[in-house]
Amino acid sequence: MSLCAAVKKDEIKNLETLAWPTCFTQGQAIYMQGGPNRCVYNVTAGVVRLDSQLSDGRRQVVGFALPGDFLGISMTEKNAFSATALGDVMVCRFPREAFSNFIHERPALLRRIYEMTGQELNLAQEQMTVLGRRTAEERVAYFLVTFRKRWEAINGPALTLPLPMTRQDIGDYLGLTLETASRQISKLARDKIIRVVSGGIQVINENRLVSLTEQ
Amino acid sequence: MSLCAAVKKDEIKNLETLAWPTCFTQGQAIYMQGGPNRCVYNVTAGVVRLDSQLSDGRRQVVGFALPGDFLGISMTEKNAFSATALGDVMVCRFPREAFSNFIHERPALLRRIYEMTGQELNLAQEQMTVLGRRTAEERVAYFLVTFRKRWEAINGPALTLPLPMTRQDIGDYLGLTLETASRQISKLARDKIIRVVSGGIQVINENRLVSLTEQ
DNA sequence: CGTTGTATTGAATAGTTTCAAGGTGCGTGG
DNA sequence: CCACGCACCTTGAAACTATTCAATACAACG
Repeated sequence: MSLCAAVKKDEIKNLETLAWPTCFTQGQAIYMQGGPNRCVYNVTAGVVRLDSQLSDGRRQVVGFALPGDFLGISMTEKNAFSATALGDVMVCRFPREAFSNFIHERPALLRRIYEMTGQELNLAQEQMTVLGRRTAEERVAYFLVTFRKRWEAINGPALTLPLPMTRQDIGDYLGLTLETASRQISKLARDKIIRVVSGGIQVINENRLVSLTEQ
Repeated sequence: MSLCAAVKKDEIKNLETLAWPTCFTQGQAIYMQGGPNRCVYNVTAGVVRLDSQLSDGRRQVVGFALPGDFLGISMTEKNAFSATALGDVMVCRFPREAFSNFIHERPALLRRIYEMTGQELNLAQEQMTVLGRRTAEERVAYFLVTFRKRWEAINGPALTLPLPMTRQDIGDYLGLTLETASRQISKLARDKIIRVVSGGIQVINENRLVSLTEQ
């Protein structure tokens, strides 16, 4: 999406000749932590979980990628994280070398991707504040607000916000146990701020939800 | 440092004509969160604290910059964080526009900075794992090991590792209170893994310290 | 030599985790 | 079509870790 805005129309064709559209289903690994970092991916449909595993089994979910997001643009030898499809996912896959050469011949495009990386860095640092300094309730509210915002930027406003990730995934994203994540979601529902529905939630009182993230 | 390796020698002069060397002393703000993002800085001496403030007074220290590190390279309108000198600090200050134009005329340099941003992103995501999934003791050990490694990469091996930041800063970096940070440092000293000295620490048993960060 | 900012330590408290049990939804195979 | 298994979710009670509140110690500095 936003990437293509930086590419001249006649260059889009060239970029597309580099791409291999690929599909994944629920739970399939797009790439693995520690594996060789050979490709760059652009998500075109579905939700992708990014996580890193500690040796003793503890896990940190680093983020959830939505359509338009790039995976694996950092130029490291090995993947720092695993990327896993949550439900059906489509990606465009670019061989790293070809992608790298392509963007480095096009300063405007490189600049655009550079800026996107900077934004991702800002997001990561915001996430630090969430993990380091917020209560369980604030973390869950923050997750729902930011995921919903991103979701609606892509799919438009909707009554129900789908949550294709498990409570375990949400907990591992927010630095909480799955039980604590579940309890806080239940609490938001008990307080009539959200409604829990199958496979997602509905936001009943947006103002109160947002206010929990801002205090 | 690492930046200059990417610049041809005759171009270094040009880059230097853009730079304003500037000094700061203990506690001075290099730039403020929310202020206009007008300059890029390269630290040449001292330690800089990067932090973001929540409206209710809670604070997250996002990192500590050492000589060679860049500040403010992400291309946002406003600063996401404040940068504060911990002791005497020297920086090279580049007007954003001039710096931006300069690097975008030099693909090799842009690529280098792009890669540095990618590394910073990886660091930020490692930090998430620390904040989300590690105990107080592991966090403090992690901080001491990584800060020491960076310090010694610049200054060479040394008996005493200076810690120019306060316990409050360390706590706010690790998502702990200053008391918990202090207690864990005391515990490491009691266990004869480190020694606490004025303005810093000495590592007595490096293996045990590192093993606390890896489990 | 008192003042100020920083650090250490103790005791009580609060919030999250752990452990455990039970519930729900869904796909599969009898 | 229903029963079963499986994965996920919810909820409760006990345990634990880090926080809060408070007192004291220490170091730097005018």
